[in-house]
Amino acid sequence: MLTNPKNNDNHSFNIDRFYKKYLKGPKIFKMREALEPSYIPEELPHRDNEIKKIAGITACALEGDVPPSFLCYGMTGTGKTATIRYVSQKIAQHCEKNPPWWIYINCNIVSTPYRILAHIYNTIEGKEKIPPTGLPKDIIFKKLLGLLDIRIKNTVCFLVLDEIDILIKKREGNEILYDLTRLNENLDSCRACIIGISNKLRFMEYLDSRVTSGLSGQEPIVFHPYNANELADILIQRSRIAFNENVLDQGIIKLCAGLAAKEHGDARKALQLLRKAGELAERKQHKMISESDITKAQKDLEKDHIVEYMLSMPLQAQLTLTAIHLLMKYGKGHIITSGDIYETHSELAEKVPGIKRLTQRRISDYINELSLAGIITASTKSMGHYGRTKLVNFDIEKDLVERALSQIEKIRISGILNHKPIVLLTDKVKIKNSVFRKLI
DNA sequence: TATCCACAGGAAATCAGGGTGT
DNA sequence: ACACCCTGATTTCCTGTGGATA
Repeated sequence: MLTNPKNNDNHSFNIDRFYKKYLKGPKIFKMREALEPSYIPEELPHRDNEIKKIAGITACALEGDVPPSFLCYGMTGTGKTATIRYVSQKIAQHCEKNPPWWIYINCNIVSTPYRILAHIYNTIEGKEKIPPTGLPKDIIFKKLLGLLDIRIKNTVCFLVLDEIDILIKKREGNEILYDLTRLNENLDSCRACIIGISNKLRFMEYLDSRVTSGLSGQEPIVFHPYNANELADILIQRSRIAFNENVLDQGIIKLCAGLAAKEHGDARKALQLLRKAGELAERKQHKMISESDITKAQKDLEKDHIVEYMLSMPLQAQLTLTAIHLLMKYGKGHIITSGDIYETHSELAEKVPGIKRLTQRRISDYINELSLAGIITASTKSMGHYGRTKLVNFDIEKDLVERALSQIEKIRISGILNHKPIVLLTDKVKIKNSVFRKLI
């Protein structure tokens, strides 16, 4: 973009002065990282029971014996991953020779059997020896067995599968878990222990019986949500590390903890809230975090999260969302069905270069995804003789959707944000709508 | 009470785009 | 150059379904 020389006059934003002022201004943070989810503190408050259980199961690794595989359940932000990492640090401290290996796999990111095997291999090897695609799976399995036998002698290799439920949902998920549970049978000296972490309590139902026997010999460890008092303790502990003295009082911590407790006791959210509030205060050059910073932070976080999600969706999903948005914008009081969304998406696809029309089946999946993300609500309803369909509505502010969509270059440039869906003009839809309104 | 609409949603196949070793 | 592999997105094919209506 070209800069206008006139902008360099005295009225423009002076970045040098801003930075100087910023450096001189009050400092809120001492160590921002302490509020990050990846930070593992010296002590984990209110997780003694879980630590005790995991320590009990894994203790034999200190002597080189292989602990049984086990599972950890709990909602997001209940400290599952943090507890595992905490225990792993402690084991390492108490193991003088041959400390166990810990390999963390987030099944949300490393989501295919091939990539899981490749990830384990590359982590142990310390470099990208296995390419991201191309080789047959069984070759990698054999390579991995060889590597485990050579590199990890007489010790234990912990494979921590975070968000394991995502893996199970896929058809090949059970297969790779079965392969992993059988690693030991094929290994001469190294032994692997699988730790599955899940926030879906019912995912065991989808497990193959061959896998269940290998994974659930141990009682699963259940992480209960934190209550407001427990969250407050966590926040006090972290804020002592993260913030300078006298930047926040007890009331702020209580407010933060209370807000997060409402969200099923999510500690991650509570910490995020505190961090965001700190950033807002620092930006305003305030000496302390105020209540209004917390409320603003909460609103911002929700919006940030949703907008970020919308911007990161594949273009076809964004187009599906645009279709819903336009139906809402131009069809005042119109009842939106999956059929309308499909029609409108097809109209839009014609207008955006490089975009193909999709089938109803695919659009139906996108609607489900948007609903799962909390952007829309979609409820299946039977209209009797008028068939069965999904009724769709927005779950978030409409302005937010328009703002996010207008940030997407392809959508903005093609000008579809002002396109009036043709489907709204058809008689069929008008009749359908009047009938539907009576039925609802 | 059988029919029939307009889809829902599972399973498998296909396709394009990336890669491999020989 | 070739056969072969993996992945993610999508299509194809399919069976299922709630309830107003004829």
